[in-house]
Amino acid sequence: MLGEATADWQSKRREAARREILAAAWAVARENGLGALTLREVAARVGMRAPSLYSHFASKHAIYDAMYCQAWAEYDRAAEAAVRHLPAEPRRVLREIARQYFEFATADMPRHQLMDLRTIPDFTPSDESYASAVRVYDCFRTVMASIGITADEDLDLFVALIGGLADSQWANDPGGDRYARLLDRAVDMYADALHLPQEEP
Amino acid sequence: MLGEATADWQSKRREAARREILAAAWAVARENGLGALTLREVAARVGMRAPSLYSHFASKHAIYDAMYCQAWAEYDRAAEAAVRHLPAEPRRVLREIARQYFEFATADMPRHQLMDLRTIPDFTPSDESYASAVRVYDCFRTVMASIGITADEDLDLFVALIGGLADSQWANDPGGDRYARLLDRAVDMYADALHLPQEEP
DNA sequence: GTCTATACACCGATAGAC
DNA sequence: GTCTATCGGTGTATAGAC
Repeated sequence: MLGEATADWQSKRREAARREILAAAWAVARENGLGALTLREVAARVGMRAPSLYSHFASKHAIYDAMYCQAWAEYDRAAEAAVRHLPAEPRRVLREIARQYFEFATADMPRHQLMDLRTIPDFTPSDESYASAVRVYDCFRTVMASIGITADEDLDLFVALIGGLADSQWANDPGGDRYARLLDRAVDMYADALHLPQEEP
Repeated sequence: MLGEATADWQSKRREAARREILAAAWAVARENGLGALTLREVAARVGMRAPSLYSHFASKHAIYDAMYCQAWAEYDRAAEAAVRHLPAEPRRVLREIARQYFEFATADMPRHQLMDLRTIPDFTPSDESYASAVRVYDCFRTVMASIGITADEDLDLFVALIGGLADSQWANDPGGDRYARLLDRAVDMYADALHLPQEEP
């Protein structure tokens, strides 16, 4: 029916507008910092006035929330792709996960702030957006289980270890590789503590 | 001379006013969050109007800077005290440093945000305030050297490991002990990797 | 539904009177 | 030093044009 086709076209327009606004928001965040994002600036980049954004997002926090969701979905896609080409040896698996997480976290400062730090005052991801972060964690847990690591404490320790390296990289040597160079050592240290078998030569 | 005595009294008054303002700022930060600190709120708590704060601090960032300096000085005092009662065994020394840092970092959320995270947009500590953070790090390096750990990479790894646990505690289990319970395990893992001698029984 | 214009309450910061 | 008054900025709510 014509009515349905029109509704579909309109919903596509809406979706496109939302995407355009989010893209502008990411651009502003990368140029001026995540916290310096203003609705007027975002609106100007998509040829709108600030109040017009409210027909697409309920508030500024809703924009942050959509960005949060988008970022984790992006990581989910990258992680899922990596899972399909996992190496056989446990230590190589750990190295691959660590490298992937570290590279993703250190590639984009505002994205990392939004995903992993709590840097926006009063911002908490909605349950729906948080779910996309949980999905990634479930994927991580599955991979870890495949090499025999299932205890919550062991998973927590690994995440804290690699996350600590990523945070330190941003805090103490942004753009450098001072902590990136410690990644493999950290993984081996962790693998030794869990008595994972040594790699085949 | 009378002039000198008056000048001294006035400078003491100024110092007291600054301390009072900073105390109010910490109180506001703890109640409403570090990022939600406003000059009007701080001023109201010390019986002033917002513009009057500018005769004591050059800007809002200057207040953050003084708070940053104060926080690191506070940690410096605690660390210096701990250094004078260090245990003999290397692994116990590591545990003591880790415990002290972790407890300090997880005891006060806005303080931790200010000291260790970069959560205030555009805030960078002044050289003078950063120096009090460096002083703490030098103390840390001295203690680590006393148990034979001197390589920069080893120090970086330790800081990232314990810092990662503290950040995870705030991010994933604020007020709980999910990561605090991993502290000793993490230290042992690190000590094993550096081939520190096992503890005497 | 989508966008604009306008308005409001708040912010940090400044100028000038006292 | 501390005040009042004010400036340009912010996020956000709403009325109304199309």
